[in-house]
Amino acid sequence: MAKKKYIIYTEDFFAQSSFFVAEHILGAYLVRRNGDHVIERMITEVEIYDGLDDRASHASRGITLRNKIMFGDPGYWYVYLIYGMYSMLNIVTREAGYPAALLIRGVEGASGPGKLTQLYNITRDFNGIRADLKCGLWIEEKGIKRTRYAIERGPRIGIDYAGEMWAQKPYRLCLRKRV
DNA sequence: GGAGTGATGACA
DNA sequence: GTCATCACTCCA
Repeated sequence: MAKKKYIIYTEDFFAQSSFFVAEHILGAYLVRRNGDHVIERMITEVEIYDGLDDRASHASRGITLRNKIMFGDPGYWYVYLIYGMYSMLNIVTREAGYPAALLIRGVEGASGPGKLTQLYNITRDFNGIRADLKCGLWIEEKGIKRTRYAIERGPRIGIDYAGEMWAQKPYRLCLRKRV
């Protein structure tokens, strides 16, 4: 019996449109390997931050020391601290020079980006690191039956400051089990 | 509804 | 250098 092949997503995949990538990593697995300790859970919620025009994105005010990772190569982790307490985990999308990233907000059994990074023990040490086996944190497609799920879209969370137009855009995607 | 928490970016 | 702000979570 042939061994099932899983795909580890890398640069070429993440270089595509943020919306395409977002739809595909829903249902894929966020995998953390730290020595013998492995945690892998299905990604269930992401938000899209795409381009200089997106007023909700850190990139909207141009490149800075913090957000420069978003302007860099796709398939790298962008991790920053918010409210002095919580690390936010993002994966960079689109080609270098175009600022875009997906905020990974939830996996199975952990809702909320702050709780997710606590569960996975993800700190800013991952900022600017390539998502691959070597760093111990990556995204893997395991071939779940996507027909069992539906993607729900809604406005992003906590970005009312961005103005009505951007705050209302349906850039938050959730994976829901079909009933 | 409101506090905790500290890095970041804007401005001087 | 100062200062307001923040892609959150928990407790009331």
